Amino acid sequence: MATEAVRNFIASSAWGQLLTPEQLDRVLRDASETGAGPGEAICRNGQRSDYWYGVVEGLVKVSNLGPDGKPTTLIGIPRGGWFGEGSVFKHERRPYDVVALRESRLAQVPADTFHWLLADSIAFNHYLIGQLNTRLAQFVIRCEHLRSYAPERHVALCLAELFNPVLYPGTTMTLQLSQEELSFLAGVSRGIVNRALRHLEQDGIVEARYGSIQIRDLAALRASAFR
DNA sequence: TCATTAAATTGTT
DNA sequence: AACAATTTAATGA
Repeated sequence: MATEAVRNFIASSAWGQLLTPEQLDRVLRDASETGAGPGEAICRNGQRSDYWYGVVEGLVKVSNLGPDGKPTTLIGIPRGGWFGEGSVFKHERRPYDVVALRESRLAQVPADTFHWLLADSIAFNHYLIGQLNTRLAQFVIRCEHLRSYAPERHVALCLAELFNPVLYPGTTMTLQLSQEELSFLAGVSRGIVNRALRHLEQDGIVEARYGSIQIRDLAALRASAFR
């Protein structure tokens, strides 16, 4: 049986609320909690995909090592986000590392339970299609953005992505995120992040604090990524 | 409570 | 990548 924190997290999640009481019961029985400190891996490239993960608290990154051995971050997952469904669905090994950026706690739903939900709940299927479709759109937009906009704009896009209500419903207007962490997520240097935040602050869009970022105008933040 | 120090983060080159 | 400046957290008087 999962911890109470994990049970509450799942029961109040977008997909948990779609389940029948019986379905939810089984999920809560099968789920468990895991944690990772800064820099620690939740799972590694090549490992079997035994769980579907949700971020209860903290922040994790999905990254990979390039041919030169340098890590490249693909996405950051804040509190409230679920990830890893792709490789669980396909019964494949993880095609990436997942590493905690800060102290994090995660809910893990076993692959068997995940597949049972797919077979048993139409609502869950709808939820999952929505999640996959939104994730696809995220990467399409990113691909375009990488080719069409300067690195400084990537910072705004990266911040705005964290407020995608489908993928990350739990994101609050105050992000517990240092400039160095943001530089990993956005795939730009820390200097670029610093400059971007400075400009966003001048426009009244964000407020940069020591170790955190306060969003003042989310709509303007989204727009500023494409100017 | 205040002062000191180490560690983390930021600003700049 | 390297360096200095700044902020925070921890420690002990």
